[in-house]
Amino acid sequence: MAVTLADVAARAGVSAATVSRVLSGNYPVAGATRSRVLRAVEDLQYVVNGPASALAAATSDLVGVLVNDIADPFFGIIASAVQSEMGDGGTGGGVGGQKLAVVCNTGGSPERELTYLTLLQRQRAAAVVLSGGAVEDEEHGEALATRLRRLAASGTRVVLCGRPPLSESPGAGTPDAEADAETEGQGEVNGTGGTAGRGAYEARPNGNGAAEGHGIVTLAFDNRGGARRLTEHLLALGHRRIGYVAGPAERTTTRHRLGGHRLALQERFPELLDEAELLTVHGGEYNRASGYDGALELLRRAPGMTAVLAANDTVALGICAALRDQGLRIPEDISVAGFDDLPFSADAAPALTTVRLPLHEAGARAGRLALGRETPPPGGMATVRAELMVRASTAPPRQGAADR
Amino acid sequence: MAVTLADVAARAGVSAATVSRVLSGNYPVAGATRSRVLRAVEDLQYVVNGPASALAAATSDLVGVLVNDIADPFFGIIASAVQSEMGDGGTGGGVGGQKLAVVCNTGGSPERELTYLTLLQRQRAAAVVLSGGAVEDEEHGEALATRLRRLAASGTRVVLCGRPPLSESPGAGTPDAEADAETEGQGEVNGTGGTAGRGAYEARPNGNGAAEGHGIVTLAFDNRGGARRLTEHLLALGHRRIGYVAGPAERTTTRHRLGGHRLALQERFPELLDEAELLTVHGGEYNRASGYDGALELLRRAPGMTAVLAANDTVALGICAALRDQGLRIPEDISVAGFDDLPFSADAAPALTTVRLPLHEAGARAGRLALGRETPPPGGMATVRAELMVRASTAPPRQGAADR
DNA sequence: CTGTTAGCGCATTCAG
DNA sequence: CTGAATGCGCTAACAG
Repeated sequence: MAVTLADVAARAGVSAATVSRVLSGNYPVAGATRSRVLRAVEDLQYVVNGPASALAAATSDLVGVLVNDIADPFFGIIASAVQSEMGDGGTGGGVGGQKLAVVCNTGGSPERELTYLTLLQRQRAAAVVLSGGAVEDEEHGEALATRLRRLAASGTRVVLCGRPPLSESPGAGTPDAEADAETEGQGEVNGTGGTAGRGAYEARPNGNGAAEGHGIVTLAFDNRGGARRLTEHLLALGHRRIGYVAGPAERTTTRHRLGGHRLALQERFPELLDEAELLTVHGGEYNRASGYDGALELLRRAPGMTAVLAANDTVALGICAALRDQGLRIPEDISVAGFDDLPFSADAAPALTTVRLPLHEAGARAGRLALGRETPPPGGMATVRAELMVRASTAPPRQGAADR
Repeated sequence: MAVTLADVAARAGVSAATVSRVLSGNYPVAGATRSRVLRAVEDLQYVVNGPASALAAATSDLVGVLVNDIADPFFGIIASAVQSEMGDGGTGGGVGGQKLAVVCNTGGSPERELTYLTLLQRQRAAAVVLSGGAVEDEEHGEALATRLRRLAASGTRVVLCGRPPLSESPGAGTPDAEADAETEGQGEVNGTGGTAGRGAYEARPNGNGAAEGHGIVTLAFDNRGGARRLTEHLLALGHRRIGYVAGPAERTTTRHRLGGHRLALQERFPELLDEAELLTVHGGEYNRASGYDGALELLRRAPGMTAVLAANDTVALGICAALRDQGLRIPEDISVAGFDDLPFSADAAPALTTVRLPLHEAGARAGRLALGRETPPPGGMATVRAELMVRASTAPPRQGAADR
């Protein structure tokens, strides 16, 4: 049906091999021949057969990007950044060397995550980027780690972007012990997306050097540190009863952010820790509804609360809506803060205090790492810094409010 | 290197053909043999070689989804919906029949759009979904139409979601003439995402029946109608000087929305049309910055303006920010309205009046159409209805404000 | 129900 | 520099 290499060869009066060489470009071909072939290609509207090419060459130009929710700007930005690194950089007309970034929406489901990895392995993908927090299920963690290692072993580059290294999940020891270890993370990445090798990395001893040695690279987000700084900011303003609408349970991101919050409390006002449990609700998703419902629940539980932290900015917006509906003013009556610094946060009314994660930069770096265009950080892992963004949604509590 | 079908066959003591049959499942195989093969597959951790399979079967399980900006929730929601239709529906463990939806970010660039189509054609994609407004460039329109028709002719299903049918661009006649023709669109889709065949479609004579006959299906959004109703709402409130921050120039979406706005003016208050030009600024992108800058520019041009319409909700947020920064209250001093009804719009402060596009439903339908799981609407095209959502950001103008 | 036989379209040896 | 030959791993007829 479709036109093949042989057709082009016939029309150009050369052999199929020559056409192949002209098209791949990595082999000397006489100028005259080349242009004759090119014309034939043009005339026949020939398009390479990807599968055949991949089969013969045993390589593919697919790069898979797994995201938990493609409708969430958090992932959209990362995916977009990864993809922006795939092109051959120029307007060079040609499609050569072009990788095809394919983004796969797992919906946060472990099964779909595995399914997509299988699909990508089937396609012999050149690389796979897993983005966003991982599900903390012992069994799934094991299965995932196994599959990723197998992928890596078979030559597919694997990059973890915005999730902790593989070694954290299946390892022995209590989760909290591991968590504490990560707290120290001072590793930092400058967000400039500069050339390979630039930027200040801080290597950290990798929990499972052997495993990561397969070439699995991790770009972790400093969720814990960011959350800690955010809570410190609230404490410094004078808040003592701080509500927390957490993200989905059993997710590394949720645990780390909540952990950072608790850590700040513990360090500054250990006596607040007891009440922290009461002041924490677990929203189901990273959406406005869980923020809205969570805020209402918190209001019921602790009317004296003077500030609310959200799992992320989207949740924070839901919280704001609920508080407003209850007749509370932000930040006069109650402070609210988010996480991630998604684009809309700066424009919210009031502008949202939050923690900025350099999503684009991280995604771009993940893309370069996936293509092998940047040397991996020492130890195969770097932590991306989270920056506190103080805006208008947080202020000192009203006089006496903290005393109920 | 990797384990192949033959390896599995050897281990199971059967022929390669049998293994293939077991794996594809669409052929009778004895129960005992089947389980023996399955065990061998398990033991060897065999994963089908996608390219080889695609080559031999001359089909692929890739479905391409082209979006203008993956970081924009508008496209994220559509892509997510398309992808949600790809699975085999169940937790059936298997990966059989699973299609891989790959979303490709064109960034709104015609060249990248073409490049991705080539890449997808290379991969012999099973289907391609193009989402969002098209660039209105004669030459590109031609090239795009040609390539899409070729794709369709070669068996790849092509679905246009949220953009007008191919026939509109390359056709003869003035753009305005075509535009007017579309104004009448009463075609409507109920947004329930129901079973194939359900829902109320209204066929419209297709401008280019022959071309679309290749099987290119179009799901157009009623941008014009939505914009018209929105402007009518503002006029009914008493607004007469209505600013408009339009989207990127040379895009069908921009033209249609602006067209609907003008149409409403023309029908109700033709005398306002003269000033409309002055009250329109063209933002560069669908982002907060163009809204912010656009609003400032409008304020300079027409201080007496009592309402501002935005290219979409994101732009509207930028507009709100600018107006607030200028000390204007919304909606007391000035009304603002968006378009699309993205998730954050209902939670904005004040809640945004906008036009709701059933993005998820449309995307899901596009996905079903792409898989051939739903019969195309008559004429190969349906128009998705846009619904006016009146919320808190619009109100009657202040007394005397309209008189400058 | 199962094995055998041919290619699918291309990239790569290996000779010229 | 170019052509001929081989096989990538799998599916699809065909026979048994």
